[in-house]
Amino acid sequence: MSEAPATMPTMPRRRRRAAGADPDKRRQILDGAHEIFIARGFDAASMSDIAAAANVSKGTLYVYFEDKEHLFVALIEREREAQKRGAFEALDEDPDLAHALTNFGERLIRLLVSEFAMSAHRIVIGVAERMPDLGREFYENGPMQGAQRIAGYLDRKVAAGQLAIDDTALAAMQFLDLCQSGLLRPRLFNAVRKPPSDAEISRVVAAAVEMFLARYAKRPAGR
Amino acid sequence: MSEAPATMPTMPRRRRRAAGADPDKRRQILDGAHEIFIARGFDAASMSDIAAAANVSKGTLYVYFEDKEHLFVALIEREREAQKRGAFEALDEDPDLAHALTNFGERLIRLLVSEFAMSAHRIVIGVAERMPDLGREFYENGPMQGAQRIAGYLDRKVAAGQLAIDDTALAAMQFLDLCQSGLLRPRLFNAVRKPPSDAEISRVVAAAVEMFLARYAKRPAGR
Amino acid sequence: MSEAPATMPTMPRRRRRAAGADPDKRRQILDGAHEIFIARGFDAASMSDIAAAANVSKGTLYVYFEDKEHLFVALIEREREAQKRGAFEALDEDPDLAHALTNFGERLIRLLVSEFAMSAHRIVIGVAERMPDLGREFYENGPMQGAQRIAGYLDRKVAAGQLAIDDTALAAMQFLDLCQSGLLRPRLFNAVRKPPSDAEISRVVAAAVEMFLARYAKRPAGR
Amino acid sequence: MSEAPATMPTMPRRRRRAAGADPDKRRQILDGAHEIFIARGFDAASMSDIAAAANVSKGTLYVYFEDKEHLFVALIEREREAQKRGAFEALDEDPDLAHALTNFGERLIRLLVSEFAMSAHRIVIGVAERMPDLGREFYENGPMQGAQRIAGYLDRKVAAGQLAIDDTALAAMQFLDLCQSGLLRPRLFNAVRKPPSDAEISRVVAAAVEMFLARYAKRPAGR
DNA sequence: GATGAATGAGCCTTCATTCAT
DNA sequence: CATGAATGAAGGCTCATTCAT
Repeated sequence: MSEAPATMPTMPRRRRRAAGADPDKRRQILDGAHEIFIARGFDAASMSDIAAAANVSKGTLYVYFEDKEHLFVALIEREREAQKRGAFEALDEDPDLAHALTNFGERLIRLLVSEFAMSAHRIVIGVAERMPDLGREFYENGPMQGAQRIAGYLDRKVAAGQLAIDDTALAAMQFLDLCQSGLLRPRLFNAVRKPPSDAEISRVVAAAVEMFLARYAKRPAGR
Repeated sequence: MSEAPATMPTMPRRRRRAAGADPDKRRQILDGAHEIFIARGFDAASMSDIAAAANVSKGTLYVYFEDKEHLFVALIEREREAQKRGAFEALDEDPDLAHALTNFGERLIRLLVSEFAMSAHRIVIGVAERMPDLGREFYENGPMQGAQRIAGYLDRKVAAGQLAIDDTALAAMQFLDLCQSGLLRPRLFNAVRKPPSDAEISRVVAAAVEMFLARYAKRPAGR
Repeated sequence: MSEAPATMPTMPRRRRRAAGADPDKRRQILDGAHEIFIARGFDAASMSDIAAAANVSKGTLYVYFEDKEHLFVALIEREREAQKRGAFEALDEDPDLAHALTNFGERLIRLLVSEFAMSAHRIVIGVAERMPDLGREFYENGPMQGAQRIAGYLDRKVAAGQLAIDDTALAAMQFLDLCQSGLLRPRLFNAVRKPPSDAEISRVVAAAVEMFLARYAKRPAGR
Repeated sequence: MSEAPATMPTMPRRRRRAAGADPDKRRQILDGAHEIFIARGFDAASMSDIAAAANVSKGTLYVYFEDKEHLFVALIEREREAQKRGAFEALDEDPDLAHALTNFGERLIRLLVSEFAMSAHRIVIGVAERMPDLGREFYENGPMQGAQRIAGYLDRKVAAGQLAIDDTALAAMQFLDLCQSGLLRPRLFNAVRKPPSDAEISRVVAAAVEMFLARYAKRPAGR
């Protein structure tokens, strides 16, 4: 609109805006893709279905995304970013170690077992054989990055003399795995209809923290 | 229409063999299906490929299995049974608790991270959305049953006074999750090219046993 | 049926016959392709149309031919072979040089200006930009080979002292071009509705022979 | 419909400009079309590519040209005119017949075998089945007109007593065909990578002139 | 029962054309 | 008039499934 000031010569600027750059429509398409991919998985989702769900013509899909795979990757990326924002915030605030770990663990697990996160996991894992790059990217920017963040936190606590851990990277992984013990896997296989209740999550995370501290908490010197 | 001609009784007296009941051919088909499904995943595997790999005509596939999905389910079932046989044997032999857990953990993880087991996991998880029954069946007869077996073992050790565990079901899950900490997930996402080495597995399982016992080993009374 | 004699062991021979090897059906498909390609050209011909014209399902097309291009090439090859058979037979029989050249020229041109040959030419030329291999193959096995054959004939006549030609390859080309002068090009551009009449062809070929001999006939010594 | 609103007379008094009448923009579009059509052929050229090559929006294309076909026809017409201007100029200047014919022949063939002329030929021939009008128009305004011009020249030479030709129309065609003997066809089928060298052209044209005169040159009376 | 040629629905993708801005 | 995002029909191709032999 106002991108063509009076002084602009006749030479047409090519593209006022990049093709397929309307962010609203892009979001609209991703929403439709979300709905269909989540409901059906990658292969069983058809571009026609997605176009219909997004209320967009099939052609428009290809204006915004190169092909089905790119659309799917874009969707995964959007959702991952959205999730990451919600997990690692108040990790260091709480001075009480047990409290901090519990808090963080509960938040993380609640995120992970959500209907959507589980679906995304399932799909990415399902296509990981054919699209190893997507799988790796997902792993590295998701679980691995999470573990690294916790490892950093543990490092600080070790330095502060609150924990005694040789291998904080391993310890971080252990903590994550303990927090989801018995919760994530049945969801991954779609063996339970609903996400675990907050109470269940609390119980498992509490047990995780207890075990974690039983192993790594610095015992008072004099014993 | 002509399924019961005059000369042929409803129940043939001497059925040469039930439809699709030649066990050798059935095995042959499953072998071909194994090869192709593992290499390509569920959707990308074509019935033609499977027929070729099994050295069988496409029509024969449909004599032995109702459709692609049933063939896949049958394959998963067969493979799961084969695997289960190899894992839970020497669980109780060893009188030394740490030794027994270590032994079992290492064996189990080696099984799970194998190229084949990972592929099977990926596929089942990938189709779990569309085929929830398969996912549940796989989970219940695989991981869940494994955990139950460990829980039973733990129960016996609790009864024997060697361990102090309230919730052995949870403890069993925790043990399993600790044993694979940092090993299984990257494989699941195909983020690492090769299975972990035996040394890596040993290290992680050792850490798992240590943490497990730090939490649940019965401390000498007077303490 | 009788291909499995009593002594044949259980090991199934893979494929009694190669896939897509029924020659009748192959011919049937090529006939349909002929009709559609000739009527519409390469790009405007759709595989659906061809399938319909051949009275075959779309899938069957792909059992017999790898893709649209291969189908087209196969068609061109079939037609070229059919044509070649009809052209170069009685080239050397006639002892009278002018008679032989006239005979051959008329036969060849009649073949070339036929509705079908023209269509094939147009299509191959039309796709030559994108499919240079096809164009080259067509040229080398068609016009070029024809010219070579004539060149060989001329060589023999030169050796026999009937003609005086330095460059028989060029002379052969000249003869061919003279024979079709004003006949082929308008057909190629579809600028005339119907093939030239036999009378027209005779007239042009006669003029071609006359000019050809005016240039290359050995004049009696003493002249 | 609303093409003549009340306030607007049928013939607008001061039409700013007729629809699609900016000759610069028209030229700009044709230049883009030239580039793309020549590089890809008619069907494989997309209107998007043309719009991009012309630095014009796709919509503008349709302001200046009714549809893809009309655009293509307009392009062909423009190019033909450009070419014609370069060929038939110095046909009558040279008093020496052989020299004049050679000169003209070489110029014409050099024009015809150029990369661009060949592409145009291929495309027009390729679509001639679907667009017979275009093919005819191209033929009549190109080769046919060229032949007519030569025929006129020959007529004059016959009148001048330099040549003895019954059918100058046929003779003109013969001359043209001889000039390109072995040069044009392989190019048309894209069977040779590059245009023939000037030396090759000279050789063929020289042979053409020689043969032409051997047939039609008036022999000195007394002979 | 075994075969594999045939089917045809359906998939992803392209592109000429339109139309709101 | 210019723009280019949007459309949707159509294209080439695949593959689970059927059925005559």
